[in-house]
Amino acid sequence: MSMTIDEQLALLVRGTVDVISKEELAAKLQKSQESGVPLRVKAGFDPTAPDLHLGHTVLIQKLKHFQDLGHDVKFLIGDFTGMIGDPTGKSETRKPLTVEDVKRNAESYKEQIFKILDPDKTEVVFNSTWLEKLNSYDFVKLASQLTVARMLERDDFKKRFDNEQPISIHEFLYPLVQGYDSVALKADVELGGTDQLFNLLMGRTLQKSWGQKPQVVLTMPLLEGLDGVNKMSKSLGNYIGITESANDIYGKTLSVSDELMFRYFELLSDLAVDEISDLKIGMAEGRLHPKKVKQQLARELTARFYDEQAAVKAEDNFENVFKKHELPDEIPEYSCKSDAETIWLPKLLTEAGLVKGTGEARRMIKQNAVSLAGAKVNDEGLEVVASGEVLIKVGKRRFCLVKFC
RNA sequence: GGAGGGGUUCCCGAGUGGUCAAAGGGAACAGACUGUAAAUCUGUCGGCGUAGCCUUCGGAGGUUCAAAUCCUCCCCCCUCCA
Repeated sequence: MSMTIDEQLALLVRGTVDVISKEELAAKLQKSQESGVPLRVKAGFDPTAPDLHLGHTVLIQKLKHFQDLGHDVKFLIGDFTGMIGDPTGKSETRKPLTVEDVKRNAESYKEQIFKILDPDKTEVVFNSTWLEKLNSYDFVKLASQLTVARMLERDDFKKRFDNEQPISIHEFLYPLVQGYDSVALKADVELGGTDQLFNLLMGRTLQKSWGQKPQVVLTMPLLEGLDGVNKMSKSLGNYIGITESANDIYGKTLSVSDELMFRYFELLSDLAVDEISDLKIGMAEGRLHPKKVKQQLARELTARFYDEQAAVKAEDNFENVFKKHELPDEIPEYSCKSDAETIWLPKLLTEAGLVKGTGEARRMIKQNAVSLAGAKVNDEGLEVVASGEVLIKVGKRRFCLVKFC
């Protein structure tokens, strides 16, 4: 397939927030085409979280676009940078990862990203490879490239500084080191979330200091999490993981708010821009029911990581459980070994992992949230006969089939 | 190095000797209503077979019948000056 430079550019720029700069990108594409040397496209990832979620896929899809045009992806795992710690200020002390941890996480990354990326055009690299070789002199040299004032330009540093929150000196190293990664990789292009803009630009600054041509920087929007407020992240628990079950991907998508739904359409869907606005208009005019529209999104996303069939099945399951109040197609089981004839219900709920403790169990019962074999329970002192099996439901979505033995 | 401010339960934040498991808000969870949307209303929201007891207010000691609150030492954060 041969596309003109302009067509390539249009594909690559679609959905981005910042492109620094478009002219440079065009020039690099041109040069690559003429020389036949693919561009080196870098994106960095944290070594800790092997659970990729939809938020990550926004970026990974863009990497895919580059691959489709014949370029090489350097999938960088920040095993060294990860030890410096998260500079967002939210993080507490992070447990240092062992070499084995990093390896395991890297394997897990591969499994997941190759659902989207082409393994032949992807090189997984670790920044400890070159960063561990730097000595104290190198680090001082690195640090001398920037002033504190410039560091404080970074939004989250500035905010924390203004709010009297701590900033450790070592956090200043994070952008420097990330920028140095670009030097080491001789990156032509780097992708990141909008929150990474500062760090990405640092790459340009440092590359110039090292006599390289500065990389082109592309930022992708951050995807909001299920709460619609914070960015999607594993630690906030507001994410849809790409390895989650079809039922979960479907169900979680359907639980997002209407407003957020269109954000997801824009950032995640393959639909053309005008198709999306048609949906929006249809909904505003009352022709389309919001739930129907959301179902379409949920099916598309589910099918992306499974297939069409699985998506339809997930939809059926969802309707059964939440609309018709029937049982899900898969119910976790718990085998209860009991010598006694009966077992106190709150105890059982705790053992089966449905609640955190008997206190919560009693509360749930009081709040009318617990049912045994379809019948609501309102006696918190209830003793369950320990024989056969019984289906327990707590709240709307916690199910467990308890088998006594 | 000097001066001052601060560290409270998941988060923010009240609380300066007993009435404090600690106000209020947010988050979360449950119920009602729904489209497992939003909004709204109600309830719960440290642990415990619930009865009082246990563990919690940066850490360690101490004073007291009684400490988140008072004293001592220590740790950490912030601001200003040098």
